[in-house]
Amino acid sequence: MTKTTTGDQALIKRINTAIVLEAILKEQPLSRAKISEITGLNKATVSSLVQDLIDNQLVREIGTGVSSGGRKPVMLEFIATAGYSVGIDLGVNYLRGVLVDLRGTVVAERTAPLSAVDPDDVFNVLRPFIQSLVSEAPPSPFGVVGIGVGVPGLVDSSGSVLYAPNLGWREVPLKDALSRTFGIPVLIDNEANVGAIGERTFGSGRGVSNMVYVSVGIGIGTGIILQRTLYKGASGFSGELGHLSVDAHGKPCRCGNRGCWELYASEQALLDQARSLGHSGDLDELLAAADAGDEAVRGLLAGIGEYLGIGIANIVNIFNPDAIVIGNRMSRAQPWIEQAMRRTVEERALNFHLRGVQLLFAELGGRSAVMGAAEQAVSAFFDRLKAG
Amino acid sequence: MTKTTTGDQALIKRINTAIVLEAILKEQPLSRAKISEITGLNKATVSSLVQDLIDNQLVREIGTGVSSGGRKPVMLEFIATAGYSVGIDLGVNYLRGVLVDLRGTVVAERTAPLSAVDPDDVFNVLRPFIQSLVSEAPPSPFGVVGIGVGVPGLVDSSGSVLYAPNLGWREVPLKDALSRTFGIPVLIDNEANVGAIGERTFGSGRGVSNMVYVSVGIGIGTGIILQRTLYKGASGFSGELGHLSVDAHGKPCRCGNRGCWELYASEQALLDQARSLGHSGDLDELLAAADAGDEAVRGLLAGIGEYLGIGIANIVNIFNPDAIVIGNRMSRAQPWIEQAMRRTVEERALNFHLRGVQLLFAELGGRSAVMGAAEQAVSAFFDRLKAG
DNA sequence: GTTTGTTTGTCTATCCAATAAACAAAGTTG
DNA sequence: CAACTTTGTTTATTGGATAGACAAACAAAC
Repeated sequence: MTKTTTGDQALIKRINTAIVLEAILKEQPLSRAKISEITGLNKATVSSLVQDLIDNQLVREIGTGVSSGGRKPVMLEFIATAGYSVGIDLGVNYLRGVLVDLRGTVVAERTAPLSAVDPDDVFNVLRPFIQSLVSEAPPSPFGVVGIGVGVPGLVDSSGSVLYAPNLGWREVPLKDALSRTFGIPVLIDNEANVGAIGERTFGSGRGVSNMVYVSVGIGIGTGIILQRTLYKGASGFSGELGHLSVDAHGKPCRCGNRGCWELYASEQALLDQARSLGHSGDLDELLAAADAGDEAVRGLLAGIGEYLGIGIANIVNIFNPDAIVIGNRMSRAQPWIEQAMRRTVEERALNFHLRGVQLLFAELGGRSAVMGAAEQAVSAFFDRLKAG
Repeated sequence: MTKTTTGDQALIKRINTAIVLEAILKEQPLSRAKISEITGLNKATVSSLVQDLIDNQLVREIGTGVSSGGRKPVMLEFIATAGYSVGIDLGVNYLRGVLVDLRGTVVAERTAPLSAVDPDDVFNVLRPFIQSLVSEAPPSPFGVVGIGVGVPGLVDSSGSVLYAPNLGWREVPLKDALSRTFGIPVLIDNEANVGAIGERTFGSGRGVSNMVYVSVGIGIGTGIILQRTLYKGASGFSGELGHLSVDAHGKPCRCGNRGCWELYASEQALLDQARSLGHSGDLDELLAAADAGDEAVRGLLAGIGEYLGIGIANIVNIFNPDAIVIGNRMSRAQPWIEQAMRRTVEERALNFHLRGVQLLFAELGGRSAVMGAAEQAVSAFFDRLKAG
């Protein structure tokens, strides 16, 4: 049951402080007078709230701006380096991590191979990996405000990895383990969910309200952002669109269903088809072959594009989103899959919905997830500020 | 661009008034002291807000309650008859209308056949139909506060019917026409959307947060309620799950796609299959035949149930909802389709998602849409109260 | 009947955030 | 320099929530 927040003056102040801070984040550098103008808040109110933000080391004055016929304005900016956040992408065979400031500027970045899969072994690699990023954070008022982690599996609301087939994990209390070690807030979420956040905040989905991020790797995962918020279903895990059936009588899937989308449009599907053609290489080798003019491989990739389009047409009809972003490894095949994909979506999706939707590829490349994970930790920090 | 609402004391009062009113609606009859206790608001605050509600004729005192060892409480109740609302279900060949009070109690109800399909002809039937319901409203402080209409087609945010294939309508400004005539707020929405609202407010989905209402009639429409709110996509129309493809290489659909769910699981699908078996009757006749022991018809119905299950399994995987409610005409076939439907969903949906979901049939029968339409008008009235 | 303690709902004084208006400071323009 | 603009602070006021005091009304125990 959600506790109903009653209204009092503290609530007002939190609301208005958030409005002021958001204005500074979005339009900086800007003056108090300008904030008053764009937010509709009284000048005196803005002055008072800005003073609080300055006292809290979140905002600073950076000198005067140019006059427009009167007294020069005192320009304000958000102190992005007031705190830092760590983002981790825990892959099946790699680790990727970033240290970012509160605006998402990357301060440090690391990658490492990951051969272990046993949870304890992974912890023993992960802990020093995170520690090294934390120790790179410059001195700052708030320090490292949180750690966000994206994992390839189902995560419950307590931050436990319920099920991660490609790691062989079940019920691994990752959040507990990390927050005990580091003593700062830890946020765990599915790789596709944090990827969606990453692309929406820093990548091709910037500013969009309703977006579906399709993470095409070995399988297909999806992160669904509705009304600017990550959608999670009743039990806290949604977005299993990889197991949307696109062929009711198709191949059986290990999930129990038949004809799941990811059986036809994932990297695994591509590799399986390639193997039956005699290619035994990985995705990179296939892309190289396509670049070199191998028509058979190009045909396979176009086929993947078509099946991606089939599922995406369904997503368009279901959610009528502003944008769909294709990410993860398969986005590297963009030149070979995009045309078939677009054509298929245009053929199959409803016209009314098609009109408003953008079909995009991830801008952040392999960094969608890691940036989104870091952003999750930052936004949890801001939420704490507002609540406290 | 959404205008950011800044916080001031009027906002506090609106928030708290809404909290108090909601407490009364949910727990009535109850005393001021009890309201203070369950909302966390100060007794004095509650007294003041209740007085405003009494002055506004929304709440009244109904005498004293039983003492629990001290002064007897003065019990309060919501004045459900402070206003009324009209709900209309505009079907392909029928009109159904209700007049309800602010709590949704039906005061008057009408149905009428509808042979016309030309918009102007429909208006000429619809206007006196609504007028007769409006004139049944008893005298009340607020009178008839609004008219809600559900239509079998796509509706845009301005209340125009963009496209209603079974009526042959395109770009019909229904809301404009009705609000000009009656001079009160009119809300138009898709039949499945208002049906979803109806079942969530008064029917089998009462109190649920995430629910998908599947309206199975000639076609399949869906109303998606997420976080207690009707989800509309970027362009304002979502929920076209009838055109979710469940067979990528299946029958071509008039929407341009292939293998759309409604080609296999709708009333139309059933009738088509029945015709190829030599049955020429409508749904009622088929149900009668099934009741009478016709094994062939029972087999057809079970087949529809299975295909419903295939689509519902997809919906479960997509949204991970608390409940799925099957409504509209086909819900009458519940005895013949339910078993196959449940079995298919259990076979195909992901276990993690299956655990929390309820599979339900509409409680309101043919009144889901009309009650939801009326409720939309009521809740718009409450929104106006809060805003003003 | 009397006493005691409880419950209800109002009243009063106080607090606090936002606001309008006045104002001082710092600028531009002619 | 005079007149006007713009910025940002100060001051007095408004309005809603709150704690605590309070009176009225009541049950239960004696």
